[in-house]
Amino acid sequence: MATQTTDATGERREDDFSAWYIDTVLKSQLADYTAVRGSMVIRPYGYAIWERIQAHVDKELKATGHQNAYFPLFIPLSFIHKEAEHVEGFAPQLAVVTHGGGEELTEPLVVRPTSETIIYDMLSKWIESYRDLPVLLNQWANVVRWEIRTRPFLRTAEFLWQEGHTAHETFEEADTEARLILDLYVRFIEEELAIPVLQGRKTESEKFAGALYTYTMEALMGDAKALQMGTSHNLGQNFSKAFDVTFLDRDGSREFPWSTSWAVTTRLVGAIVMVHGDDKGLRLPPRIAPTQVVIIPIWRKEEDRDKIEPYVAEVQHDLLEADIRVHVDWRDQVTPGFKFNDWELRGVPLRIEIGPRDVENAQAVFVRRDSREKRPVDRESIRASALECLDSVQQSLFEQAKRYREVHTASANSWETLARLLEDRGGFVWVDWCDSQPCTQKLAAEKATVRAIPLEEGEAIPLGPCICCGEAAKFRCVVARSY
RNA sequence: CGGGGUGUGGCGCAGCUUGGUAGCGCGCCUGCUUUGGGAGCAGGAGGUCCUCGGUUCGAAUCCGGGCACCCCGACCA
Repeated sequence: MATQTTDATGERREDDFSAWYIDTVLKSQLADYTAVRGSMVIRPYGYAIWERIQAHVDKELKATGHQNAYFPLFIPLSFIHKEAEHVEGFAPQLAVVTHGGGEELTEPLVVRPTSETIIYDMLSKWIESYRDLPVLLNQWANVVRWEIRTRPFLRTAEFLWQEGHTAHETFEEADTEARLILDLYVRFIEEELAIPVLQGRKTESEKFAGALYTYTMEALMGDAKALQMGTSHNLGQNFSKAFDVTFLDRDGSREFPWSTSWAVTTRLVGAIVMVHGDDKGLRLPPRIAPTQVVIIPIWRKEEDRDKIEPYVAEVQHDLLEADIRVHVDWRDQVTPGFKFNDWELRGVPLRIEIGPRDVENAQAVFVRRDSREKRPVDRESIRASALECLDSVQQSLFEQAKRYREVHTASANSWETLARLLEDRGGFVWVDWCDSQPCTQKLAAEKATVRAIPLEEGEAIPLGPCICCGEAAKFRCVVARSY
């Protein structure tokens, strides 16, 4: 095995969250910096988490009728210019290829920042009649955005994602699709990643460049800053018009299809770290953890080892039969104590210690990662207890995150209160909002933005005046400082 | 793009003020003893001190120019 530093994180989460985050990501070997500025390697342990995210989302998307495809990395620069808002949104972040094979290209190619344009160019060839609709596509890909300020997983020049692109006959169908995906994401993030999210709509200034409107999911990180966990857009007819995608309707009229796009990214891995991690390192939700149970065999002499080995094998087998992802750490060049810390750093939800004493007493010692609570378990109930424990850790992480969010959610009805909340405590703050340009700017001066207009309650409840200007509010929404 | 910081064995750093044999901790290799919360002892390997130029008998150290990376702020999944 290569040289590895497996110290517990040197930084304390409370003292410097940002330093703690980077330290934790590096030391737990989720990712590492490379020679290329703003880019990172996703190391095997981090990639294993991403693969589990992929597996789950991919399965859900297929179950709802979506098909995977793959579109090119290179997009003609002129494509980006076809949709006005889209160019404006992405132009500053583009990486552009000007040379190939030693020759200057006649038209520069952009490295995709997202694939709407190249996909719509193809859909214009593929869609002719209403019988060709809906088109339900997804692709797993890398994208590049030349970010200035980067941070592992949260914002890197290149990142991995899934991007869905669909086309429909009507506005309603497109909206239903966008909502369906939002719902799919929310369930996945809450149930698998144990991260509670707030769902809602983005304001004009926060929506995707080129969308009619954007649905979002916002979560609160361990430092009370918000993070956008994924988005689902109703693109209206903006891209079909820009790329001249049309279909013959049932009544013979020529129409532009209504489309959606939606994505979740490797950022989710960063969110898991920032929501659940503690001073000892990661705490992975069992459903997403690459390794759910690590068995640490403990022995002194060779004869001890001979004695525990068959016992450990039986326990391992027992857990494997219950579809538990289990790893046995037989390394003999490090001590058990080292392994305890090592696996805690990596966030494995449950550790089972088995030594000669346990073999003699027909038991094993369980230590759960979330609370680090330690208890002996009888041999015959190991499997059931392990399953139960994993469930309990999953629950408990979700509950903790939810409680944290509750404590860090408030409402404000004066600008002073809002400013103080943002400055002192962070978190989500509910306000009544007019969404005018000047008020948005004033909010930006407080380093905050409107994160979401919650779907139902946001517009239904009686509104007071805008917290900023005192004019009539348009909706009630959640503002926060964010990543 | 503004502000700050750093560049010295794999990693983390000291040395620089006041030029003169390149050092410490961790990790790595070998051996013995160890192993229920980050093992001990002994021996060993490993460095064009970011780069280019200048000053000097002599530069990691002083001077000048580059470059790179990291962190903090406005844009972004």
